[in-house]
Amino acid sequence: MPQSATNQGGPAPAGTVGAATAVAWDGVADLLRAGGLRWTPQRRTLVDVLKEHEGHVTATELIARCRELDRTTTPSTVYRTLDVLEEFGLVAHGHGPDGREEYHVLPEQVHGHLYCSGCGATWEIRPETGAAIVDALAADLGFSVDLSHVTISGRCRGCHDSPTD
Amino acid sequence: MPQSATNQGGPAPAGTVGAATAVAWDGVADLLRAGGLRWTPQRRTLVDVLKEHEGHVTATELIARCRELDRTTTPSTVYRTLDVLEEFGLVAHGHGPDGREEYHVLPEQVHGHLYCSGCGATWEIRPETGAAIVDALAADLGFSVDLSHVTISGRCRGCHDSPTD
DNA sequence: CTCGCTATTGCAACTAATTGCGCTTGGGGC
DNA sequence: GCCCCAAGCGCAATTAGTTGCAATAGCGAG
Repeated sequence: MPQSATNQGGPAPAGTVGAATAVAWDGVADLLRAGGLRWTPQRRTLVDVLKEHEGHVTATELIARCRELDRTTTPSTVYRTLDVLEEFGLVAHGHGPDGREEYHVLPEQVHGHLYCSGCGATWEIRPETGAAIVDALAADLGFSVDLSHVTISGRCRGCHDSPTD
Repeated sequence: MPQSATNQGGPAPAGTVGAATAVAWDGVADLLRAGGLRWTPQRRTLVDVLKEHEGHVTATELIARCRELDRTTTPSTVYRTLDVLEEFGLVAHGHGPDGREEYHVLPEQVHGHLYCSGCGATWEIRPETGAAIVDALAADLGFSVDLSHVTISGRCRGCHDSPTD
């Protein structure tokens, strides 16, 4: 399997992340406290890591980075904190092509993902295309899709006819 | 979470399974041998289990059932056999909404799946609808989708406005 | 019927993710 | 500035799935 490049600058450009992003994270501490939750060093570490990881990350990667910043980090804490952050809409989780947990940091708009089994890259599905999918399924049997949780696999244009699989 | 009903008879009827199905399994032994592979008691057990499980099953369920028939069944063997059967197109694997392995027995036509986070039921995506999705993504960036590997979650018509989540 | 090659098996170790539980501690109240 | 107590933490055990490796056993050849 090739390196899992995260091809956001490609055919389907991801939402622009930048200044606005930092602001969102600044408020986390207060956001949590407002909900009766607490701001702990461990959560601070995870948020620090998330700040530098715009886009998509696997839970395992997050845990590894946290460990670099704080040697005492425990997996269970990271997973639990991610759950909390998800409730606040700061991250969204989905499952990669191999079924492993994958987190989308600061999902500015709901979007699905494409995974190329040829080169291992992932793309975001453009909103318009996503809408087409949602519409198709709504028409089919009144199903309202939760796009954020979707990862569709296949082969990108480049790998279309390569025999890598 | 409710029982995960497999709602094949619903809005999106699954392909009819029956007589033709049995035939497909009858040839497995020869099919394998023709490919230089072997027909072992363990594989026989798994195939026996698959015979009684038209539709969708999780890997765990298959392993459990194999254990009932043959107490000595090992998980690794089941997974490996499943891989082999997949290469012959006799089963197809995907990932359920929670990322767990899920196998589709004798997929007569490629199809994706819908999972309702409200009632836990799953539906198959109708071929026409699936085609619409494939087309949309092909148009987007020349991506050729592997529908069989897709599970999209959301809420079905019935659960549309229930607050179960 | 026996032999040998190699596909397969079973074990054991390992990764990813999840959960129950007792101890710790953030942070509002006094 | 000190107390309290539920939120949260770390640990350890559990489930699902995967992999390396040595021993086993299909099955075609002779």
